[in-house]
Amino acid sequence: MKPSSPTPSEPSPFPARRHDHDACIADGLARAEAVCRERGGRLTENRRAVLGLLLAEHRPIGAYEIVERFDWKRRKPAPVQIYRALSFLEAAGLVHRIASRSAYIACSGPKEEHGTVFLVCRDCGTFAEPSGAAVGVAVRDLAAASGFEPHDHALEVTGRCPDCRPAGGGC
Amino acid sequence: MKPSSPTPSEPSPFPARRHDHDACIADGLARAEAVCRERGGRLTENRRAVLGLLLAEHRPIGAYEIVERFDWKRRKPAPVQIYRALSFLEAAGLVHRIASRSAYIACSGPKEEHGTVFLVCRDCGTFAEPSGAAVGVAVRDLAAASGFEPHDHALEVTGRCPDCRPAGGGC
DNA sequence: GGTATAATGATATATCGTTACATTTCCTGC
DNA sequence: GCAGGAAATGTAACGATATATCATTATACC
Repeated sequence: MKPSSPTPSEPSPFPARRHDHDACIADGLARAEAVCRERGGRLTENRRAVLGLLLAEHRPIGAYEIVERFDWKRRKPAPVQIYRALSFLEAAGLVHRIASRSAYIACSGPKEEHGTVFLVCRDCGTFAEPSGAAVGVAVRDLAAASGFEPHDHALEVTGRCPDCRPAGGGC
Repeated sequence: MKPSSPTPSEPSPFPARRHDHDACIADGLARAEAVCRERGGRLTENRRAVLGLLLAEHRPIGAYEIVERFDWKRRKPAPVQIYRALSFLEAAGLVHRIASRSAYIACSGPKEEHGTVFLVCRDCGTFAEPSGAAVGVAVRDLAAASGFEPHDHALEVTGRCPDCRPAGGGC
């Protein structure tokens, strides 16, 4: 679906259009297991299911969207169940909340390998977490200049992903 | 807003602990008038009152908090009134929405003089909009590297302001 | 097994934001 | 002044997002 470049070289942090999705879900779950072992939490059935749903997307989805898709024990869970799972997963660094959209997304890699920068395509909703050390440095510098002690930050950039840019054809 | 204690021991910090608050509100309103003249909108009584409330704070406050404080014609406005005013003011660049808190704050200066970076103290809620060109540059570089066309961004940093840092004593 | 802790189940409610449509206010051109 | 149209407001209801509370169940640890 990339008319301009048939070359498979994709340097972008956006998920490849075609990739081994099952493997990518399995990887995410395996990583979650590891994180839980390390941090002491339990990756229960509930949490695993929520994470699985998020891993099956490559874009932020809302908590109530998770509720709708969540066919657990043949019935719909209460929102609070989902929020509890999300809180746990977020605390473990496995899920991010995209405040500008009130939505959630599975973290795309180990915590060390990415910054807290999110690129969200306004057209197709595709999402990327580029590794942005420069932004982190800039934030620290800026904070230091005002005597502020940064604790956490989230940079949410909306725009258009390579596929949705005019030159790249439709989405 | 802050109880100005008789002890002047607090180091003068962040946005500004003591300042001519009335003047700062008046300035904000005057700037709003100017912006409206330029852009064509009208700074109606409703909008002026909302902006005034926001200018009277130096921290983000929620829309429903505005509703509560809003004694307009001796009664409480409907939420939609507040949201309409906020939309207008935000479009005019006079107010920012802090997505991570679902709250709003009056813009601290002319649009040209600051970036889209927000520092929010997790302890006292004090807020700053430092002028951070470096962050903007870093964002553009990062986006360009992945072929992303950035449209808008908001960087929200939580942490502790100079007054609330351990060295600076309590908040 | 017994007990403390973690997690879930269920219900209710708080908080945030929008839709829809009628009415009023204000500007503009006569 | 005053008709006509655009902008803004009034009012009610609703939709979307998130949390509080308390009882119950599962798990880990001794």
